[in-house]
Amino acid sequence: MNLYETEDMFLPATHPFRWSECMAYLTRSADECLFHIEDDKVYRLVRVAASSAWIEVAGREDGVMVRILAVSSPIPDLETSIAAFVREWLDLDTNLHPFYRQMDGCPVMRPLVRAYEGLRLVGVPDLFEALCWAIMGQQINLAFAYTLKRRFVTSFGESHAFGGRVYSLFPTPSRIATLTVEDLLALQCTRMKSEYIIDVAKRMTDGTLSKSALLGLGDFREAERQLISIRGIGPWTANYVLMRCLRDKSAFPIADVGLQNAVKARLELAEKPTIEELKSLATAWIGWEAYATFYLWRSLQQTVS
DNA sequence: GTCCAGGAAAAGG
DNA sequence: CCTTTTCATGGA
Repeated sequence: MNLYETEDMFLPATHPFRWSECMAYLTRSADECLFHIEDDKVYRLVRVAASSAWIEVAGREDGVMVRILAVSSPIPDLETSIAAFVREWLDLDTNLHPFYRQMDGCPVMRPLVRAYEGLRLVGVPDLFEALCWAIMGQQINLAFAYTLKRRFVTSFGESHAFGGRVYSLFPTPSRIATLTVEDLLALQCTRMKSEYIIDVAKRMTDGTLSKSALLGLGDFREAERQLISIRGIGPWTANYVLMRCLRDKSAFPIADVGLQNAVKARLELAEKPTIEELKSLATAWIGWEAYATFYLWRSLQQTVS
């Protein structure tokens, strides 16, 4: 491990950008194990090629400041790779103005885009992580999902101490592909989820499934079809992954209970909206369903500030 | 003890 | 092909 001496990198975001809103999402679980927050800055370990880098991300008025704290082994173009990772993770490059203009015509979304102006759709750039997180989260409450993820990461992911903290990387597909169902049952994953996760790991290890191939299709609906063809990945999981990893702005996990509860609260309904009601409502969101969903999730949190 | 949770597969009609 | 049931476990 080598300490890294360099100037901070400023990564500008398109206007409007609000760090406090991104932080509201990043701090939503105290059980998060892949990064930690201290003094309003985010710290995490990032895999870059065969190496990994410890980074610090701090908010600015119009973007973020990234500092590389250390690197496990020297690698070329480290700054470029880290900058690309952070830009993608925090979605710094999306122009939100068309989204906000369009939501102005939707009574449900209009108050939200005003309240959370500058909030970015925080992503999960690693496809394996996005798939595992979505599969683990199927039909269980979010608190337990975070518990499962933490057990998974601490059991099978790399961890490195740095500056008095433990930093973890999400497990690799090749590591998980060697596991048995019983290994994951021990974490309290269900048998079916354990099978799904190991199968996904095998597909990613043998190259049958990859982020670059899905993106290379150039058609998110075809990517959705291919994802759904995999056992354990239904419409919700496919759209969740399209939304948070592949950056499909039209991805729409319509079966999401959080989404449904958010709409119920916004419209003060007695019951959760039906799928048909949601489809009708979402005609106002066409092209921006993923961002609309993310803002609705945000509305389920208590507004800090 | 009950109900529900950021669903999906399998069975049933 | 569409609808209903089963699976499964912690959290509130």
